Amino acid sequence: MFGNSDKKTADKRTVILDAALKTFVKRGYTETKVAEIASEAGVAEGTLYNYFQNKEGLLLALFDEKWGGIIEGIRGKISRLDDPNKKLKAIFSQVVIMFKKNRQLAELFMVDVKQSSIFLNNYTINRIVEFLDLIEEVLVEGKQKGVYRRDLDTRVAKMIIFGAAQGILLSWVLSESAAVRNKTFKFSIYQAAKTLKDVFKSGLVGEKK
Amino acid sequence: MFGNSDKKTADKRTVILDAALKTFVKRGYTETKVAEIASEAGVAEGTLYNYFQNKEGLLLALFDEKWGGIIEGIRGKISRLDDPNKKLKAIFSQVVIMFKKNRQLAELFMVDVKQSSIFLNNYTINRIVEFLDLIEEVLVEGKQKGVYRRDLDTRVAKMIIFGAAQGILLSWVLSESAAVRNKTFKFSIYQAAKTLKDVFKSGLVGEKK
Amino acid sequence: MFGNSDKKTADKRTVILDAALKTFVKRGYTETKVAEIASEAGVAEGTLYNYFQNKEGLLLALFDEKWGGIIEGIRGKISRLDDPNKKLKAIFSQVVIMFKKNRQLAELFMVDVKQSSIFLNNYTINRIVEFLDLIEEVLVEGKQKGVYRRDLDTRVAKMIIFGAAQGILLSWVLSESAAVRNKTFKFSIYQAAKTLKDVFKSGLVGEKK
Amino acid sequence: MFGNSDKKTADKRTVILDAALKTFVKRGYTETKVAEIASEAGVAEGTLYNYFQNKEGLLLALFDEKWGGIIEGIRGKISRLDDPNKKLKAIFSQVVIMFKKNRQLAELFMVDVKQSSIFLNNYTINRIVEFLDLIEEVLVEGKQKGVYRRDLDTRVAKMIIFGAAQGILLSWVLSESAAVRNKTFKFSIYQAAKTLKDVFKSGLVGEKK
DNA sequence: GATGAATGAGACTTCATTCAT
DNA sequence: TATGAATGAAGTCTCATTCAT
Repeated sequence: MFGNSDKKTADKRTVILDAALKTFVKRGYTETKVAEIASEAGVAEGTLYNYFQNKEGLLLALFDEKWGGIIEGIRGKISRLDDPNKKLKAIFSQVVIMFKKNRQLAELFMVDVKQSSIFLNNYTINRIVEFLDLIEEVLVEGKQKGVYRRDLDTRVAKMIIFGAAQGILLSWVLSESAAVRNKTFKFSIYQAAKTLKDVFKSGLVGEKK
Repeated sequence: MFGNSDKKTADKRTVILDAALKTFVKRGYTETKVAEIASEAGVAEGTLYNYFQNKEGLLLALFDEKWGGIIEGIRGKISRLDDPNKKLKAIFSQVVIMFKKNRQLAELFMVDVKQSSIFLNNYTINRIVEFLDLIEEVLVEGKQKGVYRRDLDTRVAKMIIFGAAQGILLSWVLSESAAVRNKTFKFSIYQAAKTLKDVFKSGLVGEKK
Repeated sequence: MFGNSDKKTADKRTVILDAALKTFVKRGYTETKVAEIASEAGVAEGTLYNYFQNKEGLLLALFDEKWGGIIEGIRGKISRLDDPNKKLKAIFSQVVIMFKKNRQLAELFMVDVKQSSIFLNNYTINRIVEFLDLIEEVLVEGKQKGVYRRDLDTRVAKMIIFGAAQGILLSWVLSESAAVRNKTFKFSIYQAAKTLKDVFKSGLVGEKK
Repeated sequence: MFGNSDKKTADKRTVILDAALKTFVKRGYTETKVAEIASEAGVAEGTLYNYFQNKEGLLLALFDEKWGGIIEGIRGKISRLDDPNKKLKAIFSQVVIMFKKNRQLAELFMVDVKQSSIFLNNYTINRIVEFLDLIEEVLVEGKQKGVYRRDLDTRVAKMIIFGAAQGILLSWVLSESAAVRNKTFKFSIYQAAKTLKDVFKSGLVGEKK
């Protein structure tokens, strides 16, 4: 009704960013042509450059804003919890919920971590490290509270947990990929999450309750 | 003298393939220029096309021959073992040994496996599935032998194990990346493997031994 | 109040023209972006097009109005003089005074006059020819009055004088260019003008006075 | 017959450079499209980049090689002369001969001195300074030998001479420009050179012979 | 008149692949 | 077989100009 103009401007940026996400996921970063993003967003190519520095800027913004948003969300959720196990569960629930809501984001997450020098030196890595730190904080807290075993190497464990989560996501992504449907199975992300929890809970605790 | 010619031809193919591996790993597939591979191999650009159909053919060959070789090796090793836990351990030992020996292969595995759907839908995927099947076979066997819990969802578990292993490898790769050295730690792949084993052993067994 | 609006409109045109001069001089015509001129003038890009047809129109106006004004001023000055030598001196004095007052105009004159055939074939050329004609008129008059030698080719001489003056100006411009300060010298435009006069006076007269 | 291959390669570089000179002169640097140069040279666009870094590299090479060659030629010529007046004459004769032979070079010489930051900070300026130094050397020598007046400011005089020569060249270039043919005159570069000599000889000497 | 977001044609450059030698 | 100069399609990005508000 009012402030419409502000809204519209904000919208266009979002529209472009979403178009970028969609095409990056569909074709991969390198194979995505700027023209395709523009067309997907319904704007002229030049318009992209009014909102982002260049093609790389689009990818960086995606990682920073989308992924950053998830981490913020998780931090909010787990700050209200006490039990490290529940925190860990909350972390993964949040990720799953988020990815359920925006499947493309899940795929972007799978898209290479190293690809080009862009990543290792800049954004992604920092976000990943941020996420890893989040996990490690919980693990350390769990050790202090005696919930996790004393000799747990949290620096390694966080990578295992992170990787396992990635494995689940990869499963999920692949399970719907036409190319592999024959070789794999109908995948329930919720069922998978339960298995993940079971494996780690017992494993991390290390003691029969 | 003439048999020599055959030998030389075979050699040149290997030289080119190794050069491709080296540069793919250093820059990533897309960023690697054919000219760079040729220069690294010490041959002319045109020569590559006598041995491989095109740039993509080089990647295909790498996955097929190098990665395929590792899987064959693993199959050989575990066929002589009975205990599923030992088999699982052997699988990872083999991977670690292989990657220790050929660090670049480890990176290629980390980098390009997740690179993009281009890869996922074509060659790589087949090798990954092959590897995943290997793990699942062991898990299924373990369930049958009563070593692993009855309700273990092997299709999910294999992804968790695979992902966790990837997490470890990523850790290792990153630990030597200058960009993140400050934020991470000196990483021992052997120490990490032990933690991996501990976590999964207790976790997979699910009962206190 | 309403007359004010006219005034303001007139002002804005001047503001834009001055901004154009400033940026054309700073970066050269081609390197100057319309956005830069607008920003320098403190108006929106679109506003420029209310006062000038396009970017080229700005340059045209600059030459016509600024440079044209100088020539008018010179004509006024020399019409009151009799001695061709004094007229010649007056011409250069006027140019030097003008350029002292508006250094940027001097640079625009130096830079864009020789820029490219685009300019040579269009607007600039007319103003240059006008200036050259002014010089030639004086030379012809000087021949008629017996002040300059009979066999002086005024059509060539005017170019020599014009060029020499340009050389002086170039010197002056360069002398303050950081890039060449090491290789050149502290330049006095007044001292230079004296040398110019000496050289030409004796040279043009051709007789020892 | 032999060394043919070397010759051809050298030829292609020259062909491209000449095509660049031709089109730069015809349209000016900025207006010249790489495609046009390639077409003029009869090669593919990509071929240019096998011989030169980029479009700017073409211009730089032109200035460096063509203009540098002229200066070398002049140095060779005047080193064999004693009389400063003859040296000065030789300098201009060389320039005129060179430009007669390659008219486009003359035009390139006229093309802006400042145009883009390329020039002021890099090549052209250095070549110009080199040329100016050549003139000053002669003037200084002339003063020492008593040929030129004691109080001659050689630093200013060289600019006057340089500028005057440029004026002559501009005349020449313009005289054949269709746009101004009506307003100017049929121009003889040789006649012009004589006038230049007359003017400067008497002027520089300052004494009646 | 003023604004400035949107436009889109077109420029430069890269690089996998070819092919004459 | 080996070579590497030549190719040219295709991609990213710029920026003068327009036009709805």
